[in-house]
Amino acid sequence: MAEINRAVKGTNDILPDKSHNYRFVEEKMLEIAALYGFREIRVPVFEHTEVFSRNVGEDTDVVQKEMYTFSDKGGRSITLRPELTAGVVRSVIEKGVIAGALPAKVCYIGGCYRYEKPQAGRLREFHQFGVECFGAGDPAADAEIIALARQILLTLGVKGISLKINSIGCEKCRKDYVAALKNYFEGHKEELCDTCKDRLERNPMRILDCKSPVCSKIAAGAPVITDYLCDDCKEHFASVKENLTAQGIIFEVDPHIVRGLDYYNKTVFEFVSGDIGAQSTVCGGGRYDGLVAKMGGKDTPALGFGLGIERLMLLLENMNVQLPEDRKCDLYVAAMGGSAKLAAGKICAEMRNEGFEALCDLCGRGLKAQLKYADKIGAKYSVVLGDDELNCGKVKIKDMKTGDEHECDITAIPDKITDLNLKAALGSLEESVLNGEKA
RNA sequence: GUGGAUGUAGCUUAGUUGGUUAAAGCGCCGGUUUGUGGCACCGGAGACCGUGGGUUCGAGUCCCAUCUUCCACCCCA
Repeated sequence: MAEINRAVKGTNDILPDKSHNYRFVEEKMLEIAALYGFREIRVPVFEHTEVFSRNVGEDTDVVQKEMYTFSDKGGRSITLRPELTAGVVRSVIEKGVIAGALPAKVCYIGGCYRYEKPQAGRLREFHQFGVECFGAGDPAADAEIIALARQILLTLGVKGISLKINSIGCEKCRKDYVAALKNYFEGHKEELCDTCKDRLERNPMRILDCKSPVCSKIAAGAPVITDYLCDDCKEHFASVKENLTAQGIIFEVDPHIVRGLDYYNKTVFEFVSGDIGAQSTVCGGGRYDGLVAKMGGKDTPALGFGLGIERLMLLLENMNVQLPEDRKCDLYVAAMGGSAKLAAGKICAEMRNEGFEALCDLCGRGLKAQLKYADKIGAKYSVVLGDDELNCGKVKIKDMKTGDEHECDITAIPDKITDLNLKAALGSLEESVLNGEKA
């Protein structure tokens, strides 16, 4: 296949046989977020480059080597969003959302773009669901968004995930900690891997989650951030934990989770799973109290999380979680002859007005082939329309699963289908009641 | 950006030490008395063997390059 006809590296097509699964999951997430007061916000896919470079952090990998940046025809430097938080913060400041009632709670679903080398659970275009909460400085807010992320994952049937939390303190206490960390690692400088030698200068906290056995062994003995938190941060973290425990949410404090975006402070957390390859984080987030002020808004505490939709789907697939089936064709109208075809079109139109999915032949096929098609697409009912039916004004509606036929007037097809569906629904209800009694 | 694996019809694969018109299953289309789907049988369409070079009388098979996909590192959702 010529390269021009192929999907761009690291992008994915979601075909009709899968798209309903995504739709189901996305709607579920929005629905659950709404229970916590989060309402959807939609922001552009691209922003001025500085929105990301300044706020995600000049030194981060995301900004340094992963952004899709280009000049538009007006000479502006534009970047496809590598994440959604920065753009959402820009929006809520600019449009005055945070000038209204606080906390302001928004959630989103959208594509993100990062120029990375694709692998399991990592694409160049991927999709995130996320929430952002503005104006809530209380530790209860931290616990609330964690509870929300957890409820989403549990509701969708994800199993075997664990919650890891940490506090990376505020600017003040982090300064002391980084100094202590640097001092500690300096003592082991020669043993560290090459990238970690580099990290020692740029961002010593990153050494903590290096996967090299040597580095992680050294890191195990490193000072932990929680010992360096100022009184305020310490109290905040303790309260977050207290809130989680009060809600029965099990967590593990992992002093090594750090997050790769610069705007985080205090609480950070991740939901991790061993079932999506090396990319174990399904959902990650935390507090970013300084970001709104940094972006020119009024000093406002804030927090949120992002959840990778493709990673979530991978998890669901690997765990064989059954999602609801897509809707099927309610009625296939097979027709023979010109006047029957016209009548078939009319019946379909009536059915659709009643909210049914109704199909008829568009390929000029014979009766047999039409029914074959009806079978392939899983049509629930079919009728055959020919001269006989047109003359007497009656058709037989066939249940494609059982083969049972039910006669009715041509004009009464929608009513008859409604009736049959109702009976079928009652039947399965009775069955489940019976089964319930047995059990 | 670094490393490892991969690439033959829509899908899953076969293709012997390089040798004529590249094979099968599934899927697709059609047929088996122009009035009935699922089963069976029959037939058909569909592949410049990822791409570009090279070696050779001859390359799907060998060599080089390049791209894709997959997996790992880095980093993140």
